[in-house]
Amino acid sequence: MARAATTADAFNAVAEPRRRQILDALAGGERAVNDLVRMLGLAQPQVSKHLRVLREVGVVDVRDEGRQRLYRIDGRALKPIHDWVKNYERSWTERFDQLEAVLEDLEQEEKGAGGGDE
Amino acid sequence: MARAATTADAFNAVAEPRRRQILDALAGGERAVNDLVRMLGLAQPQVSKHLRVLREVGVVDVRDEGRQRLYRIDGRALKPIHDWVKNYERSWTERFDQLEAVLEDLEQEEKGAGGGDE
DNA sequence: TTGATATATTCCCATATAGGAATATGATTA
DNA sequence: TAATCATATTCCTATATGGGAATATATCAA
Repeated sequence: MARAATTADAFNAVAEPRRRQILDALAGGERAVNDLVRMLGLAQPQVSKHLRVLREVGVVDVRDEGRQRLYRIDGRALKPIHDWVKNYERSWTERFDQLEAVLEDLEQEEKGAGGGDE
Repeated sequence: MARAATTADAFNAVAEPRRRQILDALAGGERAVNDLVRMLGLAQPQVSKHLRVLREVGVVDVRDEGRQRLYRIDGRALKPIHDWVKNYERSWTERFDQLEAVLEDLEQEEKGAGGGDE
């Protein structure tokens, strides 16, 4: 089996940096495809393809406006990511970092000193 | 160019469901590889391979303990994910959902009524 | 209808998997 | 040293890209 499809879920979809860039660009509000092309300096087909992936996992919505297609974020599909990663939030708080540092120091000592004397 | 390496960053590393399972299993504390094998019902080589990816992006740390290798979470590498997704948090709050619903209704109306009469 | 603008899709290809099986490496004990 | 337990690595393969180029589709203007 190969890697899961990028359209499998939001986790896979936003693992691609360009797609996160697109979402960041859309954070300011609705945008047409060509706006995104200009903002990100990517080729138009690439942008359309990324937008399609984002649409398939429900992270963006589209709306037709004349010959343009306006995309906007529908962040509800991002909630599972937030919910998952939130569980680890305490692991990078300052106090936890200090704990980590202590554990790492202990580990180093363990390695460096085979028993203590000589 | 193909997809980015899973070891490129934490986003790619945790896009794989099994790796999130492993992290979830490690949330309870340090575990040996075989513990994870038993807990998750995966093959040992697969677990070792996933652990390697997680290690390469810095999400887990290892410690040698006799013939076992004890893995534990170092969530600091997950912070970028949290930071990124947190910017979209407001987009799934209840009030925002209501706004989305309104916008979607407007869009539907737009489609349904080509002009009004006839 | 013809031309122009805005997007989407298709084709092709190099690349990076993720899992299964077999095997290698390391540490512990008899 | 041999046997064993715990992990890691290698080899193989099917699969899913993501980008570039070319092209198709849709809408608006003349």
